[in-house]
Amino acid sequence: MPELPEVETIKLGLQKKIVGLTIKNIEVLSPKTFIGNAQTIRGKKVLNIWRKAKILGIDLGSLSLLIHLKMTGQLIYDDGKRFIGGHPTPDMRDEMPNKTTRVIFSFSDKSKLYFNDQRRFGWVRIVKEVGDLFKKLGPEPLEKDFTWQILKNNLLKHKSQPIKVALMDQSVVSGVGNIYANEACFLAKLDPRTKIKDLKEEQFKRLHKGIIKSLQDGIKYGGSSRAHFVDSEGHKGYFLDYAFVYWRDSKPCKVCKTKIEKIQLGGRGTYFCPNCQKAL
DNA sequence: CACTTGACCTGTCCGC
DNA sequence: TGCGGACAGGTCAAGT
Repeated sequence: MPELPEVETIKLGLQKKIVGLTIKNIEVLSPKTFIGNAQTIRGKKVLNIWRKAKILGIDLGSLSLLIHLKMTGQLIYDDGKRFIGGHPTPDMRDEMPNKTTRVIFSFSDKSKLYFNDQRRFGWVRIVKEVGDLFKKLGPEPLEKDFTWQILKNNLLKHKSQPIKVALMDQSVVSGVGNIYANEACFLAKLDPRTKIKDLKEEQFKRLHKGIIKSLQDGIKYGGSSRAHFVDSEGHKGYFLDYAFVYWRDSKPCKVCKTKIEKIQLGGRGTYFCPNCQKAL
């Protein structure tokens, strides 16, 4: 799933729900999903939830839990209180656990956090130090020290790559995946196939703005749900209603009505408006 | 070196 | 209805 806005959405949800709770039990239903000895976090208290790139971190003091949702991961929290004072509202949590549930965290107040992952690409791991995994990650695009010059410098390490492929490289900028790379190219009015070496200063600036805007909108609308993504309450995000190009193959461009085209770039579906997004 | 393809998994959708 | 292939929010490793 999950690119930066989706992981951020989950982070914001979990911050309100599980910070301060104590982990009482961990059930690992899919051994390859969990790296480390799950029982070592029993009794630990959740101090904070954070995000770096597409990785979610749960601060347990002496240890941290890192979670990557890859393509189909979900983190759904069930406070177990829906039956108090009336009828439960139907929602995704009613079906927890389901056949994609890989890890279940139980807290001392009886609430539970479910890690679901249809394709099992995602992982949960316990680490003492957070460092190593992050060494190759580029800057956080929503931090204010992410300038267009930094973006330009990082992109220029991939001179002969198409813009869209370079944007998805996590060492260039953290957290941009297929959806938001497509959207950023649209907002920058650049053909996604354009090679980095052909970009001029003005275009690096537009790309910089496009990345930030698309990610901010992604967060604003609660993320993108094509098939799998849901937030920590099991609700879908609706950014795709506002997306200009992603998953809009052969639909009219929202700006000029030209048909959106779909091609393959770097092995991934790539969507663009051939009229709004000009090659140089 | 840079770039592409395959692998990791499971599910769905589409054409024959 | 069944079967095969393509494809899906990501990231590595291996191959060319």
